[in-house]
Amino acid sequence: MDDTLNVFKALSDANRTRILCAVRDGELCVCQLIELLGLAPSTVSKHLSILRQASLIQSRKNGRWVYYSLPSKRKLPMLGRITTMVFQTLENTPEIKADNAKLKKIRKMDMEKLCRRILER
Amino acid sequence: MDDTLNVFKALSDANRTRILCAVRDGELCVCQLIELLGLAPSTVSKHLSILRQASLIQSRKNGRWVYYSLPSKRKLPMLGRITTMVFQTLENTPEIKADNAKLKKIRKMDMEKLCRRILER
DNA sequence: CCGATAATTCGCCAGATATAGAAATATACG
DNA sequence: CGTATATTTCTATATCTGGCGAATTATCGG
Repeated sequence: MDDTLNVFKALSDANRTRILCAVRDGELCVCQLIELLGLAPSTVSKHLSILRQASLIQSRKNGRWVYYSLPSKRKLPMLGRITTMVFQTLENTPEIKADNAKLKKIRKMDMEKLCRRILER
Repeated sequence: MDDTLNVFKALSDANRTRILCAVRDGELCVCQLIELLGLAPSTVSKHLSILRQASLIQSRKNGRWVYYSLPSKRKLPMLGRITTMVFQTLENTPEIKADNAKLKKIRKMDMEKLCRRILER
């Protein structure tokens, strides 16, 4: 029961559902998500950890960067179904549409420059 | 987006998911839910209001009693699907199984006596 | 109309949570 | 090896939430 509640808790924050929707079209590194959300690195990291603990996302480390994406395989079938439902329900909201537009730009940016820009603040 | 988040918020509390599962097999009045959860009337009432605002349950007033049940018709298709998912995921957990056993007894009890018992505390 | 009672709303408190900044960790690159 | 840097962990703080009891509302039965 706790596992299930943790999934709903993870999904009951706007920034976390935004992260989930953001990685729908492919993995993103933390600095890209920081840029998208406009939050402090530590805050974004915390949200990612909550989503990962709920098994809603997975992480992959490559050098200094950590990439987050949807899990390749899920233990609980409920997780895939609920993720699909979140996508279907939110994909037409103004918030997620705006995020998707911003993400197109972010994905085109040079990651080195992106990270430096964030640190300068 | 806020509507969706409110659904997940409503579902991210154990007592509220217990209420949702409890009314699966038919409507229940507030005093029956108070007896099931063992919480103060005001607390249960608050939980019910949160679930109702998320459109996860509906209420029907009959005299002094208010009965809560699953909505007969839903605007958002997501709500029916997520409710089904909650039932499927939780029906075999020890918490919900224990609740179902207790509910069998509660449904057999005389409501007048049940309400009086609660007030005496 | 009036006392009893089912339910809700209000006011308060303890514990949880989102956030930022500082410190720590890990890794790349010179 | 040592500096730079991407991310996480730790600490502090402000806000939110779940809980109860008291007050309020609505309805029944006399």
